[in-house]
Amino acid sequence: MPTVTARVLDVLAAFSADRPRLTLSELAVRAGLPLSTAHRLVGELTAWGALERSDDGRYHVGLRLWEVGALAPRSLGLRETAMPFLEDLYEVTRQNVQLAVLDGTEVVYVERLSGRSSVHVFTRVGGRLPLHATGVGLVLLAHADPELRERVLAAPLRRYTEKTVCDPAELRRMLADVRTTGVAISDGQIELISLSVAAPVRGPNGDVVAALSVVVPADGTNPHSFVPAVRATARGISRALTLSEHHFP
Amino acid sequence: MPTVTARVLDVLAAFSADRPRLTLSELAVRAGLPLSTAHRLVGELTAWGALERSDDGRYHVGLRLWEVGALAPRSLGLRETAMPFLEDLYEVTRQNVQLAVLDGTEVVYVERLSGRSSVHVFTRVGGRLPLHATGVGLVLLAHADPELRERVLAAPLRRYTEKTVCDPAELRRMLADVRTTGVAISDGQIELISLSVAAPVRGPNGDVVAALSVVVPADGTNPHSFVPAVRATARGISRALTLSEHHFP
DNA sequence: ACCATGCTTCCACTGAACGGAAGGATGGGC
DNA sequence: GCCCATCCTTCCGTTCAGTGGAAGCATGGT
Repeated sequence: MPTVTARVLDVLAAFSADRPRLTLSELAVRAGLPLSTAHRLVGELTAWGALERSDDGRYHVGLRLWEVGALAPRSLGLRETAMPFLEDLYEVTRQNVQLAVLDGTEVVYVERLSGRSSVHVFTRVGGRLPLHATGVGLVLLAHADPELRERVLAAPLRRYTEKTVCDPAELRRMLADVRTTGVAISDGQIELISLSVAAPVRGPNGDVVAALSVVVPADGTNPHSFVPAVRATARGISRALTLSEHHFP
Repeated sequence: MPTVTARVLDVLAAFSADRPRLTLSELAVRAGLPLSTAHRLVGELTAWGALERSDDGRYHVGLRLWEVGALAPRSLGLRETAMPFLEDLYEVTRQNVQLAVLDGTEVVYVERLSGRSSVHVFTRVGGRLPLHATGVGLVLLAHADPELRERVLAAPLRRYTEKTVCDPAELRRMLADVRTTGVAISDGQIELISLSVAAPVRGPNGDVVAALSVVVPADGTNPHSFVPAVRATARGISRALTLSEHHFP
């Protein structure tokens, strides 16, 4: 049942972080469409500004589409309220500061502040990572719907480094810890060179709607020294969200 | 000639910054579609994740669409490279720091850092403003294709405050100034309470690909004192862009 | 000169999209 | 409780927009 809408969206979904610029033929293959059909769709999308074509003939996602995407409440509303707090946290730590939300069974990074002296991390605004291997993921998983939690723990968990925790029982213990302490510390579970300290951000009704983290180099820095600042920032954002008129789904 | 693609995009375009959450009927009206058609399209978009539906039945832009939008090179590539420099600039000034690009005859804001002590401005990431009334706009206009410049100056220019410069001749003079000094200072032209200091960001081939600005309160602060920092930041980003492997259209 | 690769245009067929209309669901006024 | 208003959902026969194979064009490598 190939509806036109689905095809249009498949074309958009053909772009990815590692291949953000595609030729028409690549696009057609990735979207699973005949060349002539892809040609027409892409033409319409380009005319509207959803895609743009550069001099070399490759297509990439256009600014108009980015603009529409920027209206997503979980991005726009959250960012706007959180930014001053993230800024403060960055100024105190001078490390990568990240804000992420839960979507499906993954973490989606919504904002990241990084300075020249921060560790280079491979997360990216708009990027996804699994829940079990990141600080923000552990926080979101710890406060998620139990049904989702079980589903995630039941599935096979990808190992990124020798330190990645893939054992459901141990993860369960860690999640309980996160709930009692209010912070998660993920040490080298995604990249050995970095560790992250994360805390939950709550919406007006008390649900956890996001998580923030500071990523610090794993060079002997004591992660616990960051806990108070991270926790305070998360509380600050939660309070600001409660006062703001923005709503979250 | 209502192609399906156009309809899908019209549905997406129905959302705006002041109305980011719409009911089905509102959407149908705004997109100019019969209710039943809107119903089907919105259903397909929601199934894919381009739209999301909240408990109150309203629709809003979904995270999946935001993710795809985040792949736009002018957003992603630019942001990634510029962030550390913007961060530095924020730390020095503690004011709103903005990064914007040119699209059509308008400025589009790509990133904004704001702290608790910054002036509250009404620009917004993903938002648009005209070229003649903002600092970044003047910079982008000054270095734009002459054909575009003439077109903008020929069109009627909206007045936002008593200080907005709407006279083509005077604007032309200001733009020449911007080209020689390398910075633009827009004083109260969009809001009386704030002024901005802007400078051009250049891509690998020397073209101006973006502009950055610092927005400061118009309370007697001397804008000229910000010029060196803004200029240095813009230069830093330009240099970093030249070294990076990202390309810009 | 030839072929390979990738893009663009054309056009006859067809089945997916269309939208009017009817049927639910909810809620609020009286 | 009843009615009416508003908004959402489903249905289905008609039709016309979307489809995609094929042929033509542009480039550039050998």
